[in-house]
Amino acid sequence: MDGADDQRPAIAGRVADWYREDHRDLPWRRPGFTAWGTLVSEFMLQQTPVARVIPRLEEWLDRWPTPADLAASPAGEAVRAWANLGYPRRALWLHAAAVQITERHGGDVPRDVEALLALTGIGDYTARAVAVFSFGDRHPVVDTNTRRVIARAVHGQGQPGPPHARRDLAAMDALLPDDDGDAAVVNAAMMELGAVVCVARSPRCDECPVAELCAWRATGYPAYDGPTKGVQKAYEGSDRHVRGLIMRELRAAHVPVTDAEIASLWPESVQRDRALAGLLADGLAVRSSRGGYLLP
DNA sequence: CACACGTGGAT
DNA sequence: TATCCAAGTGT
Repeated sequence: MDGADDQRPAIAGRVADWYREDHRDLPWRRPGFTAWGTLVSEFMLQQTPVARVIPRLEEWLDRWPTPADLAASPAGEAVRAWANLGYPRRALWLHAAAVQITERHGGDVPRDVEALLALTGIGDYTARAVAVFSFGDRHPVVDTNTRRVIARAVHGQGQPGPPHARRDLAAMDALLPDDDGDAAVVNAAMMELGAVVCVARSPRCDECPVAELCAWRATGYPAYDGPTKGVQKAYEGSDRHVRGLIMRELRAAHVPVTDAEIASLWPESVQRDRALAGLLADGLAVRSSRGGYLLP
């Protein structure tokens, strides 16, 4: 992967050309979409598919068009509006970030990666996604899509290994052209390629703009032999499941949910109590002064 | 660093 | 039906 046979510039160039030719028309790619809109969309897109995010995003931005608008609402309203996007703590984090933006940055989403990283719920991916896609600065943006495309096209492996921030950022950075705008396109294009062509299950290599440059394809699609991801635990009957049932009840309620109502949601008291205690500890639920439980 | 954290669609 | 997967982050 060094010297004259480095295919990375060619890969980046072709993926960028492919993206410029055509790509999905997504709300956050509209001209004039605000930095706040980008930030909200990135929070929602953390582990939730694009198709489920779009309607919620529109509602959210209609209701809270600026960070200050969200900061002025109770955190529980953010959790309620989050609806069934999943991982409701993200709604809490987004609300906290809105408060921090209002307090620290005069209500304007910061441009610096360091300042973005200091906000609750923003990590390596989201900080750089905002800096690049909203502000146009040059940073590597690494998500599950780019990790997979790099693993295949550059490293010849069917799947990316376990995430390693330092290494992953460097690998993406090595694909970026010098120009800020061109680099932003490569970031977006690598994500798009991973999302619609170089997908996890059945990659559509016949439609891939870098098929002839792909190291994985060139070596006959060798089976992945690296470290495997841990086995995903069953959702049915898990603590997550019980937490989800309780949160659904809290979102629907506009008066305190009683212990009896909570008890009706899950038969095993030990697990039920553990789930509720976890939600209280996470700040997703609070005890009402009248008894019962409410969103914060 | 491995794990916990929701939810629903696809295979 | 069971499993995989989805624009990750915090601990």
